[in-house]
Amino acid sequence: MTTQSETKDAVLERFRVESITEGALRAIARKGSAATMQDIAIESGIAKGTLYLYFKDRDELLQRVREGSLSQLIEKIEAVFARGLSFDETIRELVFTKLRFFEERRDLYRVHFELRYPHGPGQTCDPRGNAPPPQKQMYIDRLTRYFEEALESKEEAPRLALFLSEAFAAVLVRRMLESTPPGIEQDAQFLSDLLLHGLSGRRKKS
Amino acid sequence: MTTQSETKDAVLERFRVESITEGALRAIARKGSAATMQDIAIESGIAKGTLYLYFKDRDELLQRVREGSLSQLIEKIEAVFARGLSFDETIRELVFTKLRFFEERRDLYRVHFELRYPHGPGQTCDPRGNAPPPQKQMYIDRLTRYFEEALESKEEAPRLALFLSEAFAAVLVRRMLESTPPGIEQDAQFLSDLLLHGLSGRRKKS
DNA sequence: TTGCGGAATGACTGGCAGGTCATTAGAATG
DNA sequence: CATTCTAATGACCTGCCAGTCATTCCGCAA
Repeated sequence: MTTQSETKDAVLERFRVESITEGALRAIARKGSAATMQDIAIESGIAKGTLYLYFKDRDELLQRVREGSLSQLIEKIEAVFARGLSFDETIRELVFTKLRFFEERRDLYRVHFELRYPHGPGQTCDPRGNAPPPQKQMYIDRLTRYFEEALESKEEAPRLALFLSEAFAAVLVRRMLESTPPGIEQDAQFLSDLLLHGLSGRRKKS
Repeated sequence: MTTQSETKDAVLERFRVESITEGALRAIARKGSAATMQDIAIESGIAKGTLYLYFKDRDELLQRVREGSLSQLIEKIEAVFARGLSFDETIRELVFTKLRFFEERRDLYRVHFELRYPHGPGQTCDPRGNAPPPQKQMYIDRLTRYFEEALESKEEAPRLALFLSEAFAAVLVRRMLESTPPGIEQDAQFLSDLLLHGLSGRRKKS
């Protein structure tokens, strides 16, 4: 029957796509953005050519991986916003959530970091008038919107969002490098305090 | 005479090395870390093969460019520390200095950004026991030392330094992307306030 | 002017990785 | 069981780029 087999095909297709992106995730977690199509194929347990049955090219595949990994984070972030906490509490929860998320899924962190500037880190200041990278934009946008609502100055919101997100990435990098990082509670506390109250409070009394 | 000619050779050599690194700077400013040896050669006005008379390989050349571009910034940063200002003033001056530096030398910014994680962004969480990337370490180290002296908790200093530096990078990226960024004074003010006093102060009074 | 020695050159090589496509395997159908 | 049809395969093609080296060029000394 046509409709049935179409459904089955769709399911199979989705399964394939999913197992490929998972393979890619593993490959990237292992080799970074230098992971080749061959690497991804091996990690997915299929042949290289097969990749091209499901993805137009390497870019499309990586784009997909990026979106997939980010969407999981965005879901959790959204849940924090939905709780309707106070501003300070929201920030604290955001920090804690993000930290915990990447603690549980280090592989995703690597992806997050690696694919931050997908066109090769170079194309950030785009000489040709290309569109800005669509990746991760969603996440930053969400933060931006929140800040626009919560803070005085709308103009500063995008900067703040970026600031928050990148500063955060920095600390995550740090954690990844440390053999025995502090507990996430400690780091979360530290970061939240820093974000909310700044350096001044941490100065020596002297 | 031997000593004289040695000196002359040394001068010539230094001149060559310098003009190559300048060429490389231009090439990277234009094409990012994807700049090829050919690009660099052309931009330096010499042949590709000649590059290898002065540098062992591409890595060594890029390493050199990195060091060179950073050392200029570090000099200015050091000057700020040397002024013996109060903590808050120091932070403000650091921010302003760095912002102004990259405003004047956008090409250097591109290099700074591109070469942040030289081994390919991937090698950050180093699976084999390699040494941590030597690049830029100096700059972060300098900040770390300052924080160790100025703040309560020594353990937090490295995180703070990274935090500061990366958050900063984020805002720089933002500036690069904007067609009409705010004046550096505004951005500097904004960033300094944020760093010193945190988000709390910027919240709507509501 | 001639000849020498080292610096500069750029055609060439090797290897690598993205992408293609003729071939194959194996599931579905009759 | 034979046939067909399509998903999967991986050998192959292509272009790219780091790095090499036989050749050329040039300044200088005799």
